[in-house]
Amino acid sequence: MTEPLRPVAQVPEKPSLDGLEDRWSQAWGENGTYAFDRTRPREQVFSIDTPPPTASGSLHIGHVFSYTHTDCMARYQRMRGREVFYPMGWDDNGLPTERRVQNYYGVQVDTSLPYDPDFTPPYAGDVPKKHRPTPISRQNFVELCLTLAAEDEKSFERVFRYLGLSVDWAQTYQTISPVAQQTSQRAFLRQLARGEAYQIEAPTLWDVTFQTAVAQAELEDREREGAYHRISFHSADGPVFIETTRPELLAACVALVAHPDDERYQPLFGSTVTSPVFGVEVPVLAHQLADPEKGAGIAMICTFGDTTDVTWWRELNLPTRTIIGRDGRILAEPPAAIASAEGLAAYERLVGLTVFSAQKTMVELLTESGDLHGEPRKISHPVKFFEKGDKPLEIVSSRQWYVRNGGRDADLRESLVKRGKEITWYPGHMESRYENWVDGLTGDWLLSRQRFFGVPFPVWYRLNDAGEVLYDDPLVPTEDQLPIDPATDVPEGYTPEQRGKPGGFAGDPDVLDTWATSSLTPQLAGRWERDPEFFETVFPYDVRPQGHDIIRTWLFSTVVRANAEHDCLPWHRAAISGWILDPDRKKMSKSKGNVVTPLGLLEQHGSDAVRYWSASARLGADTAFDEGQMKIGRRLAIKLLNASKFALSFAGDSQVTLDPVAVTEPIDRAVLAELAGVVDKASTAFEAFDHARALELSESFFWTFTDDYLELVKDRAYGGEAAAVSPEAIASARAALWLSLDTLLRLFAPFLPFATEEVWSWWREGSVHRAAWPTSDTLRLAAADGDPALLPAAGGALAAMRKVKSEAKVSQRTAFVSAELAVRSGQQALVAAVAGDLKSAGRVAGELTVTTSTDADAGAIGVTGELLPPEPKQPK
RNA sequence: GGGCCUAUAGCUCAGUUGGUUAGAGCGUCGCGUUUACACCGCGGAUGUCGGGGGUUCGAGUCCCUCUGGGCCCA
Repeated sequence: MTEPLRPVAQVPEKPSLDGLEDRWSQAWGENGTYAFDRTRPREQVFSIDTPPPTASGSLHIGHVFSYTHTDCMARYQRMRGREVFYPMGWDDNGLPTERRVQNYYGVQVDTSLPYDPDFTPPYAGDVPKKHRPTPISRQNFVELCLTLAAEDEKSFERVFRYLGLSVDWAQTYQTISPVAQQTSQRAFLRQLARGEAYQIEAPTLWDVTFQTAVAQAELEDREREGAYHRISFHSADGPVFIETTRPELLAACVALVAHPDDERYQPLFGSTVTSPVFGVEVPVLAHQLADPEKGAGIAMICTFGDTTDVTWWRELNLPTRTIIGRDGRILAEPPAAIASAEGLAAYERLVGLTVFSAQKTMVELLTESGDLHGEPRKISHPVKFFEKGDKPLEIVSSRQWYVRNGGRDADLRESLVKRGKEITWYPGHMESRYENWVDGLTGDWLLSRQRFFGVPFPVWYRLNDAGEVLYDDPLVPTEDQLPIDPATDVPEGYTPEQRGKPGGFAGDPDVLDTWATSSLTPQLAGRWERDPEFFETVFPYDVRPQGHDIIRTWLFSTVVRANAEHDCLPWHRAAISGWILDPDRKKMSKSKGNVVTPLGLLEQHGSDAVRYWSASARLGADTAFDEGQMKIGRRLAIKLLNASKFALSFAGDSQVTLDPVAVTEPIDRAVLAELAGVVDKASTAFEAFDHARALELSESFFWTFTDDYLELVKDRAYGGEAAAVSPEAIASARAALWLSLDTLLRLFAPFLPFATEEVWSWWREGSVHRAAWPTSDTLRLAAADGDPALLPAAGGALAAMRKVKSEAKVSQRTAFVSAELAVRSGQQALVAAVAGDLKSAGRVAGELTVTTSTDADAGAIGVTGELLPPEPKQPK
C-alpha cells in the first residue's frame, strides 16, 4: 500500500455526494482507469463475460442490480492486482428491436418491396393510434433497426457510466455488427462442416403473429381456458366417444390413442374407427403417454394439436394431415384422406378461417351431424406460447436448421451435463437448474428464425432445372468472405442474374436465432480468430455473471458452442444474480407496471446508494425493491465523507502520514487489530464471490468505528482540551485514524466507487480503484499487542454513560462531577485502559473510577455519578 | 406430477463447520441542535427463529414431516 500521498490534504468545507457521478465517471473515462491492458499474461488477467443487455427500450432496475454485483467483483479483482477484462455488449439483433422499430416508426416489412435509398420514416416515437403500418423494404427496415439500436445503446451507456460500472468502454460490442455477423457465420459454418448443424423438415412450433419458428428455450406454458368437446367416432360396434379441446383439428385427425393398460379401450386396439363429418378411417392405438384420467381417456391424434401429438406421430409412425397454415388459417387444400363428397363439403366451410372461427364452425358441423354430445365442458389447461407472444403456438411442418445440443443424443447430453459440473456455481445450487434443463431437452436447438433484423444464414441452395430448391449440399462461402448476406451476395461460380432462376441459386431466407450470436459473446468480445493472442489472454473467461432466468438459454447455449468449437468450457465460474421483487414479492416486470426507471432512482438517491442496496444482496437471492435500503446506502456514503473529513482535518497543513509505529495507545491498537480481522474476513468473502458479506463486515465495523471509536478519541486527536495528553498519545490517535481511513476507503471502493474516490482524491494521488486491496499485515504491525476486545468494552462503557444522561433527559454534553463504572469481572482491566478517553468522551469533570460489578448477571455496565447542572443557555 | 430455493423483530436482512443471554439497519418511542456529520447524534422497547417430531450434553443451524411463499420443468 504505497500509493503516494498529497503534500497537503484538500478537504472541502462541506463534503457532498452531489455531482460525484458525472465528475468521476468523466475522469475515469479520460484517465483510462478501467482500460484493459492486453499485454499482461493470462494468469494476471481476470476476464468477465458480461451479459449484453437487449438494447431496445429502457433499462430495468434488475440491470442495475445484477450489473452492480458484477462490478463489485470486477473492482475487487482489479484491486487485487488482476488486469480485469470487463467489456460491455449490446444485444441489438432480433425480435425486441424489430418490435420497437415497428412501434416507434410505424412501419412494417414487405419483402416484395425494393430498397428505397431516400426513405424517411413517417413517424419517430409519435405514431398515432390509428396509423396503419407503412410497408417498407427489408433493407430499409434493417437500417431503421440499426439507427434506433445505436440511439438506445448510447442511452444505456450513459446509465451504466452514471452507475459507475468499471467497464472498459473501448471494448464494447454489438450482436448485429459486421464482426458479430462474421463470428456467428464462422461458428455456424464450422458446425455445419462437423455435422453439428443440419436442416430437416420437422414439426415446428410456430408463432402466427410473429411469423416465426420458436425454439424450446423460448417456450412458456400459460394456463388458458379451454373446453372439452365430447365427440363420437363410429365403428361397427357402435360409437367411440372422445373429448377434445381442439375440435377444429378433426380434419387433421390421424388416429385415436389410449393407455395400453386402459381396460375400457383394450378391445379397440388394432381396430379402426371413422371420424364424424369427414368420414376418415383412423386406427385406434395404444401409447403410455395417453392419460386415462384426462377427458375420456382416449384422445385423437392430429397434425399437430400439441407437442404430445408430435411425440405420438413420431413414435407411432403416423401420417401427416396438415390443415393449418403459417398464417394460422385453415388451408385451402384438404388432406388427401378426406374423400367423401360430404367430407369435402364440410371442409370447404372451414377453409380460410382462423383457428378460433374454425372451432365455431366445426361445432356447428358436429351439431348438425349429431356427433357433438352435451355442452362443451370448460377446463383450464396449460397451453404453449412463445414467451414474447400472445397467441397460442401452432405446430407446422417446415424445413429448419438445427444445432445438436444433446436433445437427441445421449452422449452429447452426458458430456454437456459433465460440463455443468465443471463450472463453479455461485450459489452452488444453481447447478441443478442447468442439469434439469439439459436432462429435460427433447430436441435439438432450432436455429432458424423467420425474421429480418438478424444474422443471415451464410448459405445458398442450388435450383434444379424446374426451379425447385435443392436443400441437400448447400453452397457456402469461405471463411475469409464473411460476413455475407445470401440475399445480396452471390455464391462462387454463379452470377447475380442466376438468382431465383432454374439452374441458378437461392439464398437461405432465414436469420439465425439471436442466441446463436449471444452464445458467442466470449468469442466475440475476445476477438476469436481475429486476434489469437488476445483470445488466449482472455479465454476461457474467469466468470460469467447472469440471472437465473436465462440459465437455460444464454448460459447453456454458450456452453454448447464452446464445447463444440473449443472442447472446453467458455468460463470457469458462473455467478448468478437473483431477481428484484416488488414489495408484494412479485417479480418486477414491465407488464405489471411496477417498474422503476433506473436513472431516476440513481439521480434521486445517488449511485453509491443504489449500489449499496444492490450489493447487499447475495448472489442468487431474490431481493425486495427497497428504497429504504438505498437511503441507508446514501447515509453510509455521506458518513464516509464526513468521517474522512474529520480524520484528515488533523493533518492541518502538514502531510498525512501512515506510520504504524506511531500507534501506541491501547484503544488505537485495538481498533486496528479489529480492522485487520475485518480485512481478512472481507477478503475471504470476496474470494468466495460473496460481495454481500464483504460489505456487511466492512459496514458493521464502520458504524462502530464512527459511533464509538471516533467519539472516544476525538478529544485526544484534537490535542486534548483536558490537557495532560502527551504528544505521543495525540500522534497515536491520528495515526490510527489515518491508517483506518486508508483501509476503509479501499474496503468500500468496490461498493461506493464515487464517495471513496472523492475522499481518496482529497489526500492521495491516482485512483483508489487502481490502488491495492488492503491486507492485514500493516494493520497488525500497527496493532501490535492490541486487543480487539477493548473496543466493545470501551463502547459499552461509553454507552452506559450516555444512557445515564439520556434517562436524566439532559444533553449528552452535560458533565459528570465524577463517575464510577462498575463492570463485569475480567472487563476491569480493559475499561481501565481506556479510562482517559472515556473521561473526555463522557465528560467526566472529576475522577473516573472503574470497579468490578458485584451484580452476577449484569451484562451492562453500571454507572454511578453526579451530573453537573446544565449550563444556562447563552443568549446569542 | 418432478426438481430447486425460501420462511429469524412491524419491515429489509445477517447469523460461517451445531456451542454463553439470537444480531444490524429501517420503522417506532424518548432525549438531545456537541465545531466530522440535521441527508444528524444518543438511548429505550420489540422475537414460541413457520408448525410438529427426531438426533445430540447442547439445534435458528443437522435429519424427517406438514404448512405458507417463490421459481424452473413436465
